[in-house]
Amino acid sequence: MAGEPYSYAYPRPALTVDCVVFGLGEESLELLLIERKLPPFVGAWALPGGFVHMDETTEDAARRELSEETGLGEVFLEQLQTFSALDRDPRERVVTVAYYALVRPEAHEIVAGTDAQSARWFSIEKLPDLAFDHKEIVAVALERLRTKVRTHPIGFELLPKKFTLGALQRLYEVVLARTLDKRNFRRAILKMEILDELEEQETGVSHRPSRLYRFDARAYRRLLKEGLTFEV
Amino acid sequence: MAGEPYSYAYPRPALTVDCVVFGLGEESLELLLIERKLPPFVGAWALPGGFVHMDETTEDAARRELSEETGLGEVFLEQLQTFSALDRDPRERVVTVAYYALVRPEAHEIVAGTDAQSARWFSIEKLPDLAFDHKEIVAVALERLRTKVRTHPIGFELLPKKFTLGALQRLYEVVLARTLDKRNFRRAILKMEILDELEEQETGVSHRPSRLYRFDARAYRRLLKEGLTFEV
DNA sequence: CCAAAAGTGTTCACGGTACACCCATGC
DNA sequence: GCATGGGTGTACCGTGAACACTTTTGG
Repeated sequence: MAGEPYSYAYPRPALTVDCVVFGLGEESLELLLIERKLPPFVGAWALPGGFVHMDETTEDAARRELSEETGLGEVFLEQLQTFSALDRDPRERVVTVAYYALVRPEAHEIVAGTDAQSARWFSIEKLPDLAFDHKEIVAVALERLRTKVRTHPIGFELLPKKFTLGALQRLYEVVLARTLDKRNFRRAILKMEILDELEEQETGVSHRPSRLYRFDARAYRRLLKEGLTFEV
Repeated sequence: MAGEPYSYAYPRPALTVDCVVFGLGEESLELLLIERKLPPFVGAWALPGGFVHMDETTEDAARRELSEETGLGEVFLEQLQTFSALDRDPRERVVTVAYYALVRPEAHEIVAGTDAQSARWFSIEKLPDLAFDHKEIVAVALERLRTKVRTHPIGFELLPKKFTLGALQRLYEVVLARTLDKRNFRRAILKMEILDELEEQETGVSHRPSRLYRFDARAYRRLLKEGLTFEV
């Protein structure tokens, strides 16, 4: 008991958070993983995560762990689901609240933190074996992303603030894993009137430069109240 | 410390589950609440729930608490969300995993259990003040039910096994809080071919008796694979 | 015979889908 | 001048929405 000063009348599971961090690669959706430095599963790839402190919500904990282990700051973060299988951690009973995050390319500068030997992006199609039940958590997160991205304007969180319609379309094609018709896609997106059409173009591309757009969250919220349903 | 034999190196939040139990009343959606017998909030209405044991998942805990506090057995149960605000329980740090359940009228015989003075149904429109942050949990559950019921065939869980199309339509009207066109509704539902048309009719009604139907889960799963999307 | 819900088809407008060519830039 | 993605309009079909009357039972 010495050195274990926190006592309770009944046993308590440990409570952790884990983050499924999605980014957008050249040709595929990517996932941010860390290489574990501490037992169990030393050296294995895993989701960034860790214990929930007493003075923070689970969302606070998720953001803190993300920052500590990968250097990521402000990102889109949403609660996914809680996983509580009895044997999901070999040491003891651990319940984890999983979150998923969407990261803009600008924030791709990843820094491995204290609890991680390294941190890097993996294509969603070529993931290594994962520690704990993290493979299952990733599967749930991916399904959630695919359904959510079709009906809520969260895909923009994976793009730079200014983007081309081509980039937006590729985003949806990558996430939904199917091709979309260019003309129909552009018409549908523009009809919603939730994009700011900027007076800027791409530069440095070896083809006709594309106009840049920006997601107009204010317009989206206004249209939401009028019954707009975002649908891709 | 005596009598508090479970010690850990770091403090741990207590972990509970809470259940938002929906039923279908005559004219409205109903919610099952219990009257608390134990502090805090003695005498207040609250969601059924309680502490998660070390040898059960959170879903197990939710089913156990539902059975212990209200007498409910086999019901549709799905994880909703985890709530972890620091002050959500006045005693100490408690994180709760919320579930929502859909209950058939046949199972409406409610029995108040050991931790509850009483248990009864309330119309969703006339809820009493609720203990803890349960009002917020109910709001999230209601929103989830409304979105989920439109795209997944879970509404049947609120009806008897055999039901009329009129009852099914009233269910959707009550849950979605809007009226639906009878002909369009019937056509849309029947076109999916996920209902067994029985050779039975209602009896004892003072109007033309309606044919009875039964949800065909097998047909639904088959059609799911072929790309059917359930939509009301 | 009256009240109450069951049951049944058609029309119209709109939205989704399919589809092909020219344009601007870098190399 | 060639390769690359940007940008644009139309025709068709299927689906969602609106809408009214007859039928069957109990009281």
